[in-house]
Amino acid sequence: MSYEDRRLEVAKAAWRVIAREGLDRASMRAIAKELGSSTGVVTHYFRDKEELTLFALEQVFASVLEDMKVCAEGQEGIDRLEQIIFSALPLKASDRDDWKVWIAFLGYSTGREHLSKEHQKRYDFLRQILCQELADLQTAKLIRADLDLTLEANALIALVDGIGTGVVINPEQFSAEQQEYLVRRHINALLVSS
Amino acid sequence: MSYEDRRLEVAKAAWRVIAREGLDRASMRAIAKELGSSTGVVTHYFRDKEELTLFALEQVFASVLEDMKVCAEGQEGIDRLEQIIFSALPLKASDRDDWKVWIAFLGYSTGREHLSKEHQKRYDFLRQILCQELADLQTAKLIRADLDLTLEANALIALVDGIGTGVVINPEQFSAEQQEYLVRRHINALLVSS
DNA sequence: AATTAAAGATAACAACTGTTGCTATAATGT
DNA sequence: ACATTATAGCAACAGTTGTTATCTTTAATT
Repeated sequence: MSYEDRRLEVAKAAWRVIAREGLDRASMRAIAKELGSSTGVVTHYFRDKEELTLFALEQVFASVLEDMKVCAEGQEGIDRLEQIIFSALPLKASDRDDWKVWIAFLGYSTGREHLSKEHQKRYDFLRQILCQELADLQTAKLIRADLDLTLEANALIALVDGIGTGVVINPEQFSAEQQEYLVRRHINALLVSS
Repeated sequence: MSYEDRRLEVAKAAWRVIAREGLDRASMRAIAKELGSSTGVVTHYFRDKEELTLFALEQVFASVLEDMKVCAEGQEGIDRLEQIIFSALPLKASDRDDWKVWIAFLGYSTGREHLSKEHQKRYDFLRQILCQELADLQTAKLIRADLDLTLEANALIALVDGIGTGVVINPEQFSAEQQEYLVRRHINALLVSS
């Protein structure tokens, strides 16, 4: 097993502990125990705890982006936007752990300037993607021309975030069908009146 | 100063530390320092840290409910629902601290069963309020009769949560006008087609 | 004024934290 | 075969944590 693969295994162990017990309880020793090794392994692959946890978060983000890419491929028009949004939602039970980790870091950004900046960068990136998608739809005259695309991108992110937090708090709050219904209805309000 | 007032002062100090430095950095000593006293005062008014922090969170929730009550008074119809939702949004800069505290606790609910249950109870309460409001609007034939009110209440909560988290991450993401616009547009989709 | 209780301060406790340095072992290249 | 390096284990470190007990000070009540 390569260095990068082993590094990923350590990060996955950290991810599991964070998702199961919370970020504050994800100590080096707890992560090492989850990995089935000593803390020596953890410190060997990561300079310090921050590097490890941020890397674990980065994996979550990268995973979402990858899912978006796959879901968008081959799709066009409104369907494409829908699929992109769907890929970020906690439709399956297995998606909830990613959301737990994500929200755990959101809470930790308070009073931590660099972590807050990291979050802003990620949201900026998502906004950029959505703005591009919306611009394409606008060019194709599928959504209204008078829309503020930045605002609409932020609104879509907020919708996803709201559903995500809701599901983390109460997994049965939104079924997969309900999540998709709400997103479709939101997007429908952007369509050109025909 | 009465016992309860002093107790509230301790809780407010805790609230300030949590909003400024995050929940994990809100140690007993940090809270006592913020209060300008020793940790003896803190332990004198609260059995342990959990009782203190949960009380501080309860104050935030109670404050939101009070604001809702005030904003709803005298209002009727769609305006009333709008005002209720508006009162929970971070329209003013001062509202952001409440949201920081709220989100900090959301992150901490992972792996803590009792804290998770507390959150669920609060969201249940909010949903109940919104369901009642929606039911009244349905009776008045102002919103569509075929709506799933529980789903719509959850959707409104998700919308507010999404905007709240967005503002916590980036305060300039949504202006007050944009927040109100998004809520109005969301509610507009519920109206009876006239 | 004496007594009693509340309010607050201080220090010590054990548990836990991230980090670091020192080992030993396995793998790899020379 | 030897040396070098990566991998892993282990223990000790200094600091911080929540909690508790003990002490002093202040206030109130009799």
